[in-house]
Amino acid sequence: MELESKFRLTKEGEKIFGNGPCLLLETVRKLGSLSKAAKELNMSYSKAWSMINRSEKALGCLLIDTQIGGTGGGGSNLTPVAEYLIKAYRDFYKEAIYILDVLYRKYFEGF
Amino acid sequence: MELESKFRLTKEGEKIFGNGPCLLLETVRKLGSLSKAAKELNMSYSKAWSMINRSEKALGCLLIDTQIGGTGGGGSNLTPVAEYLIKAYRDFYKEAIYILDVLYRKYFEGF
DNA sequence: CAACGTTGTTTTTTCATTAGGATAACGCTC
DNA sequence: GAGCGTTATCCTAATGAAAAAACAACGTTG
Repeated sequence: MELESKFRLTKEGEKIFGNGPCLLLETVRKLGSLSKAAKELNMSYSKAWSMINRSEKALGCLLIDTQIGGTGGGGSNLTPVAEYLIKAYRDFYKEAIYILDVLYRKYFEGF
Repeated sequence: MELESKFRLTKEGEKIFGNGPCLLLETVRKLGSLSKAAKELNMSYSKAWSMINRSEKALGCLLIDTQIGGTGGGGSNLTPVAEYLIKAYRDFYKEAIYILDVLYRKYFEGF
């Protein structure tokens, strides 16, 4: 038996940030492009775009800095806010997973 | 900004137990009937039944002890396994929520 | 100035999960 | 044996998410 845990930051019920957007942003940082990141993660561009867009709307500030046209057609890079959020979420996540595993063993060891 | 957390016990990907089944079982214990519990929670009987059934299948043992027919048409009562699971889950949940709130403030206080 | 690959956006279609409705079986009570 | 309320089960409908398609706008490159 295993424990599955999910976390999500919200603002008045609106989704702001979670595992999906975090992974997507990290891939954007690696590839410098939202469309390439979507391909890498096997999701449609429109889904990737709407994930970022929704987070930005709920958050009230930009997560990616985009360029349309130009060399290579354009691209996307992370804003400082996005970098901050990713780091905070990853640190939080790592610690949370560790503690929850301890709790899980404490309460469900026998099962 | 708030943190939303969800937990679920699984076995090889199959859902075993979580917030929904736990609340449903607690309501069954209170009312002595699965159909009454479903009404109290505003869900259809078939949904309530399938929730329990799926958990039992994944778990490999019974969670409710049912009687069909007889006085009042029958009814359902919790098995010792169900009682054990409910208590373990509630204790786990309470402690997990507390710790996660501490972590949340630690990492996202500024936001 | 044409080509290219990207972003931005809308619309349509597909798909999976969930919710609900209908019905049979059951056993006690009257 | 009829009536009742429950459990058990199946089948259909509704909801919502995901995917896909389509197209305009953009700016550098050659």
